[in-house]
Parts: sequence; C-alpha cells; structure tokens
Amino acid sequence: MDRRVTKKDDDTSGTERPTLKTLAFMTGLGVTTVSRALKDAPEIGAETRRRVQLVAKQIGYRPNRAGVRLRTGKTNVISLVLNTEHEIMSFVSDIIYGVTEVIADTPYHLIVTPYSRSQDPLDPVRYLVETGSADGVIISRTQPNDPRARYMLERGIPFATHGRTDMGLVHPYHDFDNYAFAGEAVRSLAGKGRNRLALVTPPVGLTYYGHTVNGFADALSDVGASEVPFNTVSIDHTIEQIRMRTAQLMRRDNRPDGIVSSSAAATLAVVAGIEDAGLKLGRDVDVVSKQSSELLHLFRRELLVVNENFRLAGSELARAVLGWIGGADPGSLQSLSTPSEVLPYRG
Amino acid sequence: MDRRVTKKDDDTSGTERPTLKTLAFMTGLGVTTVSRALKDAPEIGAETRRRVQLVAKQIGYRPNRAGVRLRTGKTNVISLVLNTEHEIMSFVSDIIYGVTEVIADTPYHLIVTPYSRSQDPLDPVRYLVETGSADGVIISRTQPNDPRARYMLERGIPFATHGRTDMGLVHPYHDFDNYAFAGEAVRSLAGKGRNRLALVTPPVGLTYYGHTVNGFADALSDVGASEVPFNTVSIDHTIEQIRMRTAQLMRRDNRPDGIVSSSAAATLAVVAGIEDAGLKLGRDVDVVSKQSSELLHLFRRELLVVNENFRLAGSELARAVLGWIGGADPGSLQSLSTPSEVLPYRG
DNA sequence: TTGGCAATCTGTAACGTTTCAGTATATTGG
DNA sequence: CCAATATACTGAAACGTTACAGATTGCCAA
Repeated sequence: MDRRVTKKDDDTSGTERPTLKTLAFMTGLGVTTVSRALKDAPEIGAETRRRVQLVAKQIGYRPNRAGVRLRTGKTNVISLVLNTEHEIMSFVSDIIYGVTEVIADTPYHLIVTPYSRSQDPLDPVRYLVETGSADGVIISRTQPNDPRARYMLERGIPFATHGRTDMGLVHPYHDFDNYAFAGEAVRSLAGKGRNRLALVTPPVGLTYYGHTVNGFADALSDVGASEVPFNTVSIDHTIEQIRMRTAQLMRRDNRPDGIVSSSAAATLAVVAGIEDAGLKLGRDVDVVSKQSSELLHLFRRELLVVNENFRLAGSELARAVLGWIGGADPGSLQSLSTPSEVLPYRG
Repeated sequence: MDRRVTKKDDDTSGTERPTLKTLAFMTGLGVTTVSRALKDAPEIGAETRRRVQLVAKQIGYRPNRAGVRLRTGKTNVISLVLNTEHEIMSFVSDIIYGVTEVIADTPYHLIVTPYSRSQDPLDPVRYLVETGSADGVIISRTQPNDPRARYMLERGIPFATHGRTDMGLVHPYHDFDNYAFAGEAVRSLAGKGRNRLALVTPPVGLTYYGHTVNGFADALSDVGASEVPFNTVSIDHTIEQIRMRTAQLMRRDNRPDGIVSSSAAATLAVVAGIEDAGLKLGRDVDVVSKQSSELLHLFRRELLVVNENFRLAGSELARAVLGWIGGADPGSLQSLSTPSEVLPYRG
C-alpha cells in the first residue's frame, strides 16, 4: 500500500483555465462554498457571496460545461433538427439567426442535427433523446400526427415545433397563419377581378398544407370564385417540375386567372411557366406569393406578395423551448404569426 | 468515521443508459478492459475484444460525451462561426448542409456560433478557444490579414477558413477562385462586344475582394476593355442601395455596357437599377453574375451566370478541419474551387 | 525450481461539477 | 447555564471516461 501522491496540487501559476478549485484556493474557501456562492444559494453569507463573485468575474471564471453536464445531465444545448434536402432559397439561415439571437445571452449552444430524405425523420430525434445530447429540441416540417412530437412528449424532453400538430396533445409551437394567408391571397385576387384560382400547395402531409388548402377553399366560396385544380405539384417539387407543370396548366382552356403560391422559390418557377405558355403576368393572370426576403418584387413587379418572417420564427421557437426548459406551462408557449397584408409593388 | 455505502450498485435492470460499468458487469470484465477493448487497444485479447464489441453493439452502448470530454478535453464538436447580419438570400444553409454531410458519420456535432456586426469578429473565436468549446473551427469572411486565423494558429486550435488569408502563414482553407471568375466574366463580356465594364465587388476588406478586383483588372487589360469605376457599392450593401446606385451609374454618359456581379442578390438589385434607368438587359448592357442556386435564369434569361457551390465549400471545410484534427499537414488541406464556365440561358 | 518476461487484465485516481451529510460556531429560549 | 437551533461553512462521493501503475497468469530459459 503505497499512497502515492499523484494528485495535482492547486495550480498557483494562474496560467490554466480557472476552476472552482482555483477560486476556492484564491478565496480561502471550500469548493462547495464557492459553487454555492456563485449560484446565490441561501446558506451563504452575503459578504462571502459578493467576494466570491467578484473574484470569479475578475479572473474570468466560466463553469466547465463537461463538468456540469456530467454531474447534472444538463447539456445547455438546444438542437435544431433539419431536413437537408428540401427548400432551395432557404429560409434555414434566417431561422438559425433568429434562434441564436435569443440564446446569445444564455449559456446555451445551438447544435444543428441534420437528416436526409432517405432517413426516418424520427431517427435524429431518437438519437438526441437517447444520448441526452440536448436540453431542448426544435423541429420543423411538422405533421398533423407527428411521431416526433409524440415521442418527445412521452420522453418528457422539451421541444417546440415550427408549425402546429393536430393530435390533441399540447406543446409549444410557432406557426405562420397560413389559413389567413391563403384567404387574404384569394380575396386580393378576387378584388382584382380574378375568379378562377389555382393553388401551389405546401408539401402534402405537413400540417400547414391543410391550413393553406382550407384557407384557400373557404375564401373561394366566400368570394364566389372557383378553384382550378393544380394538384400535380407542391413547393417541394423541383423548379423544373413546377415550371413545366405550370406551363401545361396555363395552356389549358380552363386555365386559372389567379395563382396563390406558398413559397418564393416556387413562384419563380410558376412565373417562368406562365411566360413559357406565352402569357403575361398581371394581364392574363395574377400571382400572390409568400416570400421571406424582399426579392420577389425585383423579380417581377406585377407580383403580389405576403411576407413571412423566419427570423422571427426562429426567435419565437427558441423562446418557447427555453421557456419550457425553464418550467413554464407548454400551453402558454404557443404563438401564431399573422400574415402581412397582400402587398403590391411600391415604386 | 462512518464509511457509509452510498455508491450506486450496478444497475441490473437495464433501463438506464448503458455505461462502461454496465458493459463491465455484463461481460464480467473490468471497466478499464472494456474501455480499451472498445478502442482496439493492443493489449486486449482478440476474443475479449470481439466479445466486448459484440455486447456493446447489442445493447447500443454509446460513450457519454460529457465523460469523454471531461476526462480527455476532446469535445467532438466543430463550430461554424457566422456573421448573422450579412448576406441576404443566404448561402449559409448550403454551407451547413455541406458540413453536416461530412460529419454525419463521425462522432462530431456541429455548433453554430454567431456574432453580430457590432461585435469584434475575434470575440466568438476567443470564446471558443478559451472555453475549449470545440475541437475545430470554421470561419468565413476571411481577411488577408485575419486576426482570427492568427489567434487560432497561436493557440494551436485546428481551423479552416472559407477564403484565403495572405499573412505568409499556412492553414487549411477552401476558396472559390474569384480571380478566375472575374477574368472569365470579363472575357465573356468582351466576347459579346462589351468593352466598358463595371464590377460589383465583394465586401472591401475581405480577401476575395482583392482576388476579384485583380482578376477583373488583369482580364480587362488582356482584352483591351476599360473599367467604369463603380466603387460606391459592394455586395454587402442593401438591395435598395445597390439598386439606386446602379440606376445612377446607368444614367451617366459613360455608363458601362457590361457589369460583373459577385453575388446573386446584388444582381437582382443591379438589374432593377438598370431597368429603373430605362435600359434593357441584353441590349444596352450585359451582366455576368455568380449564383449559388439556379434561380437567376428564371429572373432574367438574358443574364450570364457562373455557379458557386456552397454545399461543396461546406464539405471541403469540414474535411479540412477534421483532417487537421486528425493530424494531417495543414498545408495539404487547402482547396480551390474552379468556377464553371459562364453560362447563358439554355431553354 | 526459479527468475524473467510476455500477454492480459484490473484498481484507482483524476477531469470539474453538484449534492449529501456533516461540523463548527454563534445565537436563542427556558 | 445548558440545550436546542440557526448560520455558515466543508469533505467526500458521484456523474462516465481514460491513463497510470500494478497484478495475475502462463510459458520458457537457465
């Protein structure tokens, strides 16, 4: 029995990154006391607390994330789960910026967890939960009956969805009011005398597909316009597909005189298709489109646009997850963003 | 002296996440042996190794990241440092997708570290290094004399830059050959009989500003064309600014008959400005633009485009950092991407 | 038989943090 | 004055991993 002394003595040189032990040595207190003083525990004397916090600030102490995480299980990580194959002209960066804005003055880090089309969307979520890699998760491409949301609810891990679910379960979300968007779009087209309208839908299967389709249909019957079915594409299709199918559509006898498009990228293709068919935007047909950056009016000033702010979505989603992590009631962390008016080109 | 036994006994129920201790219990081996068997250490018997690895796979053992990180300092994290204010119509998502593609089958996670215009760009890098939050870093908006690169070289942390530096220091990078791009653009405009050319530059101060300007200038003298100075904007300016200044430029007597643009978003504004001045693209002036997605030809088919692949950039950057972390020679981890030809609209 | 030496395997300490169960000292009630 | 109690602090254990320093076994040469 040799009791060798290998334990590293307190580092007095100050060159290493400071730890609680460093602080304890400097203040002459025990590690426990320091730990508690830093988190304002009640059983620490007021002066001691101030002293410790002062020294900590002075030497730039920052808790070691691995230490905290190992001991407490708290990762201080939010994961944004992304499909890496959809959405050209991507709003993803905006969401990311929105999220980072909110977590900037928190201890949280943002990790991006990708999955590809071939994978089960549940895979990345399962990975995160099983490995305990995040305190909170943000998912998008939300479905009415979303297995990921169900799974995370079961496992009790805080999350927020971009888009709503429809399972009778309550959880935080942020959504753009696509029902209102489609309705406003239809009404503004009707206001221009258009009455045979087509819709370029969101991806079938996602919740906001339903919202959009319903908003479109309800407004149609409101204004007494009729629908020209255009079910062969959604905004998940490629530019080329949308363009070709739009051209086909516009060459038919019963072509629409108004089109509502759920994404800016799709709109570019739609307009190209319209022009392929020899028609003119604004004369033969009007198009209302969502956009997330102010670019469509540069493209064709005849376009009518509605703005969707994805940076805001990112911020709201981050706030929602952090709120849930912080113990707030999930039901109170739901927000719906109202579309702007339908905007024509302004000089 | 009470020697209380609080230590948690081995969990035999199997409901918790398996650790090395779980594996040790199941195999009847010591924790050390299991740890070594899993990483193919030489002093472990062949059969034991196989047995441990089999069991580990069966029960889905995954090393606890916090444990590893605390013990070894290895974070298994790559950080992408981003400016959250520049670059509308952002290529950022493509870079992210490229990075995630490469790290997908590694133990690495990607964290996004933002900084805003108001901050010193060195701040986030310093934070990462000081807190040891990442094993490798990717930065963009690289400058000829880049304090971030210098700092990370001093501190010995592996990184890769999107864009080159010019400090006589060697480090991994990926860059698009903007010298070649500008040159090709000028030559193709000259081929169309254009000989008074203007350039919408990258942000002044970034390395590729110089590359682009030089490529432009050298090619101009090659083909015997002249430059129409247009120094009042760069692609960092807002859409409105670029549009307005372009319109001003195009109303002058000595207006250019050809323009080279360093970004797709800027090009939208440039074209709008051209049209504001009552001129017609393709007739009065030709424009060559870089683009990162195939959208510009939908915008105006008269545009000439050169494609820059940011997903590839992301992949290359990730490969570079991982390579450096893996001990490869930094000088061997540099890549330059050659521009595509200048492409006209193809039906 | 013994000593030496590979070949395998193991216990313990340590990374930095939080929490449990104390301890020491001062304060109060009776 | 003594016991009970509040106040302010502390050591040790534990989270899961790896590395150091041994320990055990079998085999072979001397």
